Amino acid sequence: MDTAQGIREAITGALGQLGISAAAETITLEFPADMAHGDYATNVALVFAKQVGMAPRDMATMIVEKLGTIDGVARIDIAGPGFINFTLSSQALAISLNEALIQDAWGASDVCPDETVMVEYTDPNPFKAFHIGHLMSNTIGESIARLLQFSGAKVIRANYQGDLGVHVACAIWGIQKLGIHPESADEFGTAYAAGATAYKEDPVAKKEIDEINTKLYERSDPALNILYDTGRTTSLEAFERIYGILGTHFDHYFFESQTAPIGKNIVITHPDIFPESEGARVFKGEEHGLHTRVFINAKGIPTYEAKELGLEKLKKDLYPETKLLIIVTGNEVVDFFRVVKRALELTYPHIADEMVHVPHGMMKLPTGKMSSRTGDVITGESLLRELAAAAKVRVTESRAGDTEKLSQEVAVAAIKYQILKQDSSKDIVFDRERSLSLEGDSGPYLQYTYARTGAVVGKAHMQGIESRVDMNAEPTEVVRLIHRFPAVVEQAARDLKPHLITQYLLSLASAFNSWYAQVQIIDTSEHAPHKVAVTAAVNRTLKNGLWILGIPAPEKM
RNA sequence: GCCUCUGUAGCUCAAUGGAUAGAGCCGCGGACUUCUAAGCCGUUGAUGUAGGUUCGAUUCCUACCGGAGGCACCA
Repeated sequence: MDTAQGIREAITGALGQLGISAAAETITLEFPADMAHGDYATNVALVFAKQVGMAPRDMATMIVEKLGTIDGVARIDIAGPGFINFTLSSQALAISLNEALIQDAWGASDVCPDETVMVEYTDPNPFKAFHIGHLMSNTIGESIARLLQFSGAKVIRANYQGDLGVHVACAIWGIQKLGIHPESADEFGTAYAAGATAYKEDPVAKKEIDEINTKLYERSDPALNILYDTGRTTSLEAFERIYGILGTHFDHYFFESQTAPIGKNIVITHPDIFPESEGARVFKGEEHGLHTRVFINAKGIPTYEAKELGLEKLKKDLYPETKLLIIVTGNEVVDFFRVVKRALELTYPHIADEMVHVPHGMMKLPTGKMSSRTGDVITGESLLRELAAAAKVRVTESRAGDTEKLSQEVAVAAIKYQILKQDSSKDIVFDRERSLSLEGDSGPYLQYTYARTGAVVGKAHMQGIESRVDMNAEPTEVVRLIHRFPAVVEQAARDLKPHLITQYLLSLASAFNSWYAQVQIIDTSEHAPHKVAVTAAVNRTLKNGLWILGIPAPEKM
């Protein structure tokens, strides 16, 4: 039934006849970048030629002779140094096309059927700015969550927020000194920057901030508690507004105030693993090829390290059914996670086994790295606002009903696409001008194509032309690309790489737009129903693909 | 100093060890009395340097040069 599987098995058989044993799974079958090379290509002849002592092309010829006919394959060619290229039959491609037409969940894979996975991402800190770095974590994390969900997993979305620690004390100190109202989250960033600078440069301020920190841990100062509680709520509400715009909602919120005592307890109850050193409790990473880190400082306060241990323990206590605990964060913290994971392996190995850290690159400004300590940040809200304003200029001229809503959807698409178009492990140089661009290789381009396909299909149906796949129609590039979608989704889910989806959608949209410019879809010919079917299949594929990326798909633009 | 990541076109990014290294932006040129012009077509232009492994290297290894991040009481 599955053509790719059929090809694999046929190749295994052919190799067997030549005295070479290879499992079907180990045979690589890839989509050639150039469609002139067919729908699938394999390099088995190149790989095994040496083993048999033959020239690769001769080897390929022999394999092809043994292959015989394969269900769904119209043509087999040998090309280049010895590639074997498979061109699918019109019928095989039409079957995919039809699936795209009738299946709501077209493209869904079963990489992780019914498994429960927790994805932790975004992780902003109350009392600090929600900046474009958090936007990046949120965008990548949400997309990974959806990728797994679309692959059959039950996903628990988690957000871990640092509501306790020196950074909070810095912000509180700043709020007090600057006389900021705890009800206005807008100024928390400024307060934090002031506090953080003072903490570093002014010994008196440092002492005051450390005292605030201790009091907050102990909750021993009622006036401070009120300020803290109000500010915390204000901060969290501000975050929630952004999540609403971004289309994320979390199933569980973890806080450092919860994980601190748990983590501290883990450290204290394992004195052999976390020995005392210079008044602090540390983990000697050198013994494991890593570096030493402090888990409880000399004042008895658990650090981020201990809290992280507590967090993972808490996750597993609350959700024992998980198979995977994915954590999406910036890559500045990779070494930290290596140490913590090792420490967890020694204390709770079954939890450590599930822990997967997915680091992503940093969002940098053309001027360099952002720093919330100096206040040199672009906040998520201001960026979204600017983008929406830029989008609105276009939107008002268009057919959209709710221009406010559409402007925002276009803004979200623009920023998310910029983040998801590249391998997430790399840094992104954030260019304001570029992200404001709504053309070309961009989120709005995909949205526009989606809206366009919807409009054409709608118009066709209105004129009484139904979508109907013609099994014998000559396959176009668009149809060949549609066939690839499920495999692309599967690959992206396995590798946790959303950008594979982005790249694919761009090529699909581009192929469609190109086709659209050449062909009249709605006409009076007998081919019209098939062309409408192709358009509808593109529509469905873009819809599902955009959903995975967490990019809204407006019906009209 | 040690560790990790990274270097592809003027810019921002692609390319499970494979075929002629792909897009978009910018620039220049073009088509259209047509279903959404946020669109389409054409065009210039690139693998940091030096070795090695391989039938084949942007990809793997070594060295060097450049960039980013991390390395004890921050997160």
